[in-house]
Amino acid sequence: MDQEEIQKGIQKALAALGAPDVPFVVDRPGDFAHGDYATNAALAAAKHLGKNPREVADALVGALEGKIEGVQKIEIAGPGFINFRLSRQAILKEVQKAATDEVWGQNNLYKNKTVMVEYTDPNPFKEFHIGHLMSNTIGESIARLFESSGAQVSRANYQGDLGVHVAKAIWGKQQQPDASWGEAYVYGSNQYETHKEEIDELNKTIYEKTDPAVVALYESGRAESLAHFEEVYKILGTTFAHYFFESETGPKGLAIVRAHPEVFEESEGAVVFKGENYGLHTRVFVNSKGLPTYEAKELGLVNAKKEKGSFDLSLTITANEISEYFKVVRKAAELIFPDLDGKMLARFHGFLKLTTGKMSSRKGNVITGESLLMDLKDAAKEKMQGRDLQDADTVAEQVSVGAIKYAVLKQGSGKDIVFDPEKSLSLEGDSGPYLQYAHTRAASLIKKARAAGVHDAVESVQDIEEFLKALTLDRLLIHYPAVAERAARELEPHYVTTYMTELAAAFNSWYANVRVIDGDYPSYALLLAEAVEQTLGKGLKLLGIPVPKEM
RNA sequence: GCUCUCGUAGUUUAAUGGAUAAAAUGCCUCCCUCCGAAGGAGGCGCUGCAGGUUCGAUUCCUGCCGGGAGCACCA
Repeated sequence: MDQEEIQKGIQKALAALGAPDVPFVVDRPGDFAHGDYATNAALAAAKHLGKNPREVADALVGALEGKIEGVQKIEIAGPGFINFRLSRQAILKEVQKAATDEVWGQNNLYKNKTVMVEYTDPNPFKEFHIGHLMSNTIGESIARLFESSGAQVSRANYQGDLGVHVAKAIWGKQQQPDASWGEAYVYGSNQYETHKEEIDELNKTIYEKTDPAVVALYESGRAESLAHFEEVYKILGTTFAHYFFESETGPKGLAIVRAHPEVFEESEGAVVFKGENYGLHTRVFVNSKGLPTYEAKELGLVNAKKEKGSFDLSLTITANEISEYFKVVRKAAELIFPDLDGKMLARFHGFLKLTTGKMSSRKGNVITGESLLMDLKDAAKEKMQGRDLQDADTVAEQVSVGAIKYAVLKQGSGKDIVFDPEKSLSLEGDSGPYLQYAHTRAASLIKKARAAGVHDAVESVQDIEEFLKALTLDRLLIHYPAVAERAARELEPHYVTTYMTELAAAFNSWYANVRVIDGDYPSYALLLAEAVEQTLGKGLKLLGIPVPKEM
């Protein structure tokens, strides 16, 4: 790859100048008018060398001129940026890779690493809510980024199948046998204040399994709930390898806490971890009733994960509000399992807020993840009226999933998201469907071009230069692998989203300006269309956004 | 009160300490005898405030102002 060549070349040249360890970057300039790659190396090294940046830049250019394959021109600009322009042949080579190479965009960042990614984490007996949708979207994309970077990934889902919420749902079901589990939970939850003792008692009964009727209700509700989640995962495109449950992690966590008195201490009848010793807060791991809290259960979870096989990295995708607790749990876990030191990572996401009240759920006023998806799907169908599609239902579903995933993945993680369902379905500009549309369009174009007899032999390089005078689609295209690698390194899918939107826009613009089938350079145009189709397709997969065959 | 986090066009979001702060949406103009108009072309409009570090700050540091989350037996 040209970028690596440039990187290495600069490294060598800097070392020769006496600044071997200065950090610098090679990336694409804001404007392709400057070139295909740019570096701040001269600026970064200037101070260290006690020279002015232009001098250093001159020296670097002198050392690099003509030495890097594929680089046609090197220029100094502004305060001391060095811009590299690739030759037309070099770009053509990359575009051909984009069009045909199976591993285009993949890298070896996590080669031979084993990674477990835990995400989604809904609770049986409760609704699959919007937070779960966010966790799933981010987690799935990160899992795919890892895979695309050579890691062995196992997807894990941790679900709370015990606790007061379960008692609320079962109590609700007892009162209203005809209600769905989601409704039963809402009912029980609303009545909790007035029937607290009753429901707490039921909770104990559930734990101790003393009442066969309750056990039967519990088992059927749990199974129904989990089966239902599977349908949602299928729509979202996730397949989990491991399912963990609080019913297992609770007892295990309790045992772990009991077995490590050197880590924990008694306080006010509870067992706590004094986080202050590590700049953190004190957290309760076992409450005064002797029951494990979230924190102890997490220890049980860590242990359960270890039992599935060793890993180099364990990543948890969860909400912002958990972040402080997670730090405490991680510290405690590292004290108990020294081999885990540095291997536990977390990514936190914010809330998803809806801008409009119009998308109210069909049941009550709770907007669940599912109802949001269903409403989006209906809206997508509405938009597709009058189209002649083979499988409109599937397409509507793919579009709805694309719309919501895009909204989650278009920004850096950790921030709250304001989601406007109507805008996301307007299918204009910045949206999942915009990417899907561009991909579908490229695929359609390729099919028609091939049917019309456009062949693969690319026209001469000089002709292409003329043809492309003002178009930069190919220059943008070749940066995809670098974008995917950065996203994987930082575990930030939004770099891919941003790039994809840019690429789709560049393609649409190109498409409006150029004739492929009966144009002057049909073969190169076809190659470009194929490269775009491949790249958009691979990028959508990285994001976990479905790729419709038609729309 | 303490800790964490975030303040960028009217709105939703980008921008590894770098070049003229970038898109989308919105509003105003245009473009289908033409491979998909869910599209394209053009115009209008932005870094909360005050200092500091730096050749250079949306980015790093300090203070202030303003959102959000958390701060012992829920998860």
